[in-house]
Amino acid sequence: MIEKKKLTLKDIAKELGISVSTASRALKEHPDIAKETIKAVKEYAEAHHYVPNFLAVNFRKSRTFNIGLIVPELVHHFFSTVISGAIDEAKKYGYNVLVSQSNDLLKDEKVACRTMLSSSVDGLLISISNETLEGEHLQDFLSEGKPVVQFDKITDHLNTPKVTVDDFEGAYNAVNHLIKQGYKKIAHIRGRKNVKNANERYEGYLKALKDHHVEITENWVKSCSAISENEGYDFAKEMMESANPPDSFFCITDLVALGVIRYLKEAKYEIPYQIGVMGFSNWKLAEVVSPGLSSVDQHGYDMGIKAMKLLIELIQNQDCENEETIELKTKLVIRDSSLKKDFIK
Amino acid sequence: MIEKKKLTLKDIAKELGISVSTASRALKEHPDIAKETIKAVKEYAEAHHYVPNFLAVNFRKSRTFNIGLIVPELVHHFFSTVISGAIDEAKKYGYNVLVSQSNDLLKDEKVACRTMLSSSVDGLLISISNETLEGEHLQDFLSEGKPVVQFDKITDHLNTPKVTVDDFEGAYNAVNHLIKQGYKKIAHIRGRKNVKNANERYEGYLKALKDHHVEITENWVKSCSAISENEGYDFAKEMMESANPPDSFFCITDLVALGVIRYLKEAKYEIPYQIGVMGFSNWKLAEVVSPGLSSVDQHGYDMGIKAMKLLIELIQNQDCENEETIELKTKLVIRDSSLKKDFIK
DNA sequence: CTGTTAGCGCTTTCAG
DNA sequence: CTGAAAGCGCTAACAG
Repeated sequence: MIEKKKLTLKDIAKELGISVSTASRALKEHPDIAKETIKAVKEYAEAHHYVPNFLAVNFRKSRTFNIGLIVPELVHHFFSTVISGAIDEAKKYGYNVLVSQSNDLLKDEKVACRTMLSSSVDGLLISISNETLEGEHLQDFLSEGKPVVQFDKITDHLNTPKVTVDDFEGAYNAVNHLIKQGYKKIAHIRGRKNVKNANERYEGYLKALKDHHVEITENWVKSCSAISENEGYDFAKEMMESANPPDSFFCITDLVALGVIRYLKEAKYEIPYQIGVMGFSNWKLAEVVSPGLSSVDQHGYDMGIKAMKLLIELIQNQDCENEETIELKTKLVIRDSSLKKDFIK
Repeated sequence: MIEKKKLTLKDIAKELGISVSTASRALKEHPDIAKETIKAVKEYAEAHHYVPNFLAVNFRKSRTFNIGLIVPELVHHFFSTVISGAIDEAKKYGYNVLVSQSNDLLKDEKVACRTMLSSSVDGLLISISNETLEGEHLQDFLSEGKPVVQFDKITDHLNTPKVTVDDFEGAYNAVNHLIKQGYKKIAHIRGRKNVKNANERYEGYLKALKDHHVEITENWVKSCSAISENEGYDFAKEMMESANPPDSFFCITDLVALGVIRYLKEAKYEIPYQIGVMGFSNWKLAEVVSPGLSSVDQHGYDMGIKAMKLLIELIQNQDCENEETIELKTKLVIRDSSLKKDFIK
């Protein structure tokens, strides 16, 4: 292998008979330096393909232009959308993004944080795992002067800016729509009780029922732990086989809704005529499943952009004690699975 | 903000009355160092939460423990699966992964390469864009002594190891299955002519037709440029409305197959009875669409693991001139969309 | 077994 | 306008 020795500032300086510091300044067009010197240095550098050694520069300035990004799961439509937005935004400012996943495990999240701190990112974007409560491991970033921005799945125990979606309102609107469509026994398959946005969605669900004086029953609320398709299937089966089955399902996520639909189809229920189904997150699959699944769009790409932008601002202002919070609005996307009224017509 | 001054080796050395180099060596349990010295240093370091400055270490050793990973698209079931595998594997060896996307644009791919080279990754994993032909920009990595491993979408113009799936065989088996199911007029919606795996799949398709003496018509082969759902829809419409319509579609990708299915449903064709459909890649959506879409699984997670492992080996052996190639076998996943025979029974 | 020394490539005072 | 010199934190050859 041909190991080309890289050209350094020293080489340029020697060649042009100037000092290293002059060469360094010339490259940045420092106002102190004579126009001709600048020109000479730049031309030489150009001609010989000088590339600064960023390892040295970063070491000197103790920053890396790398940003860490941790999500619970990578193979996940919503999160990959957020990542995509975050990366595109980072690119604009010359930052690279280090991506990692926690698999919703606190253990893995800690490991990811540690290797990221080691390899010295300038800041962290994180959507925490289901198991994360306090987030002391995130505190380490702050104590090292590296800002953290939380998004989507967040904890309030940590004093950082947050970018979320208005889960409460999203859920409220979704359930509201079900009520307007004529459903009267609305079940909710929710997420874990220790996860903030699961609670927000649950509250939105409750509020909508209360506002419209619709029946509320504990038996119609079930908690997922894994948020899986199978849980949707199982809970749907359990509830539909009970003495007082619901006539519609509002699900914490499209995947769960998919399980519900699978059960309902197997059991020969007609969707949306007999039973309505509503998801959350508006994944690709909501479009392609049959019947089309109504859902709540979370604007993942936008969230990625906003969160990254916020983080980069913090990094550039050396600001770690910011509490700014951005809450994006959701958008209700109506498809066939919840259109009882229109179906009847 | 409390800017805690970080503890350095120098501090430890001064405090313990030894030299910096001794401290450094003690921390690594160098055999030359006395047991007691090692113990003393380690204890002090532990007690005062010494964390090496990796920026300095990396600068010194000119390596970063970061690996670059570029894919055409991030929000893409197959690629996110590969990324997931690659990241999980990298973690095992203490490497971080810098992720970027090219949007299938040569321009973006070059930019991604440049910022990655700057921020000094130790190596690169890449699936090239549709527009990439020669890949001179990738050559830059090699000349800097940084290994490159290509995966899935590759170019043979570059002398690097490659990890791919046996596209030819995958396509052959898929078409073979269609023939066995009794389809006789098999259309193929293919990818761009300059993209290697699109060509491989096309060749597999042709070979299967030839081996079984099945009709071959140019009119039944159409080339996508964007590989979009709409192209699937449009080509299906075009072919089905032609004088001699096919009785089945083998599509370059599940997304395209989805477009075909959408058209067929709209036009009231019965799948798979009248028309069979076969995708490629086995995305999540293949399971959930109705009817279930038969497809060819590419083992993305495995590909990510294998490619990353290979790359890390090259990095650790300082080896840039390796031509090793791994070709994974595909797996045919049969669902309803292609089961004409079973449907008839 | 341990310390001295030099140096990685670059930035940045401080002097001229 | 430019140069000399110090130093970022760590490693490693060399010399005891």
